[in-house]
Amino acid sequence: MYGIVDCNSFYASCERAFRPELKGKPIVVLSNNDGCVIARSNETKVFDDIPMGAVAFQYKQKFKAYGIHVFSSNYSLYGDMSSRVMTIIEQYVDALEPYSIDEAFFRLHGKTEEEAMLIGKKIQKEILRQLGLPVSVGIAKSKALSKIANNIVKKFPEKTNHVYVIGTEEQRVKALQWTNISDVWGIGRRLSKQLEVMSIDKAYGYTLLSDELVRNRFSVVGLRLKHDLEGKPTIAAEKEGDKLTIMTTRSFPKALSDLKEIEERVATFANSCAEKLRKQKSECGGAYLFLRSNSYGKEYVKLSAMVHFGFETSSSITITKEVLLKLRDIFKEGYAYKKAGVVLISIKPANMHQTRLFADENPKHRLLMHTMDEMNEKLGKGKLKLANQDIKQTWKMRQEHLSPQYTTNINDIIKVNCR
DNA sequence: TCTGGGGTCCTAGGACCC
DNA sequence: TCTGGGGTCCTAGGACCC
Repeated sequence: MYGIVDCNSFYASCERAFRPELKGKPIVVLSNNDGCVIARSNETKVFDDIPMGAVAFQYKQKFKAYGIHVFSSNYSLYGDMSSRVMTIIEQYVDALEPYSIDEAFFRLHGKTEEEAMLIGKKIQKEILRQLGLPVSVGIAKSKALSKIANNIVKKFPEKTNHVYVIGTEEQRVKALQWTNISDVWGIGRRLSKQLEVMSIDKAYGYTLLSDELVRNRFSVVGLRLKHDLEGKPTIAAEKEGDKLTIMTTRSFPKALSDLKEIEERVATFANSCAEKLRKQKSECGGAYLFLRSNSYGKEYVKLSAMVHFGFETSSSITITKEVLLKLRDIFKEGYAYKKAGVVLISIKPANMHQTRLFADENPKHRLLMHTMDEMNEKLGKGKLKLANQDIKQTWKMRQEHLSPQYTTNINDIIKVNCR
């Protein structure tokens, strides 16, 4: 059987785990730069005029009026809590596949529905007890069905007691008849529109289409989904391992027009990508760079370019240099740029480095990067930088409501007052 | 002043090979 | 009337996910 554990309102729940007085209170968590709402506690969802993606500055009054507690996103906290969740689940299952920061699929071998239900309950209870995080568990014969079981839990938390198993054929059909087509995992906005035109509005209707039609209109992806929903597990576990692309992109708190300033940002993004690349012991053969103006403004420009290095490297120096050369190449004066990003491509394991006859990475860089990474590991992130980065660290994200790093920074550790 | 960030997979079409 | 057949590899773009 397949199962999925999904943390309820994950970011909001992480904040609340360390602020028990916020139990039952509405919470929102904002994106980088305090831009827009990316997580809402159930108490916030009750006010249905605060949608996901609500632009924070436009909703300021409403937050206040409703007594909503606002948090900037605190990724070191969420990341750490996430790995604790994974560690707990791992103890009760045969295989674990982390799917996102707040979700993981798992497998159970040779268990009856009743046994699976008990394991689900155990996982749910332990995560709540050890971490103070509420989760929903869905279990079924395939990944897509376990997602649907999970949706049922989210909709009926009390009735299901946070865990639901789609076991029998009868339960499967009932669940699919209940599920809106747009709520099916893998059916996004485009596809649900197409299906609605075909008057298919429930998941069940989708499974009644012929394989041939599904294959022709929605490709093998759509067909796999259909089989999965039929209870024939077809959607495989995602291959775990190295990332195929690595990116760092940011919006700027204020738009930038000056090339020098943008160069500094892009150099920092390239360097951050290179650090992630070395962390997974890989090399890349090129990079994609983009720069764009405010997409909400009148004059929208997007500049982008691909760089091929001609050899594989993980050196921050080389990657940054190549990306900056390209930036100067494509840069256009006279625009206010709001966002930029660097994406590393052609990623390969470093231990399979292909030497080149005419061009190759300077071998000295490897040792230098290794030393840099080790020092940054010991002394703290960003202690050692390239000179083309912002040495004095003048760039600050807007984070006006940031909570402490309770679990990852000793200075932020929670204080307990004993009377 | 103010609008997030990071991924995967598939397909069509072009360029190339013999 | 009318120009072979069978492939591979790469990339851009589109769909999806959280």
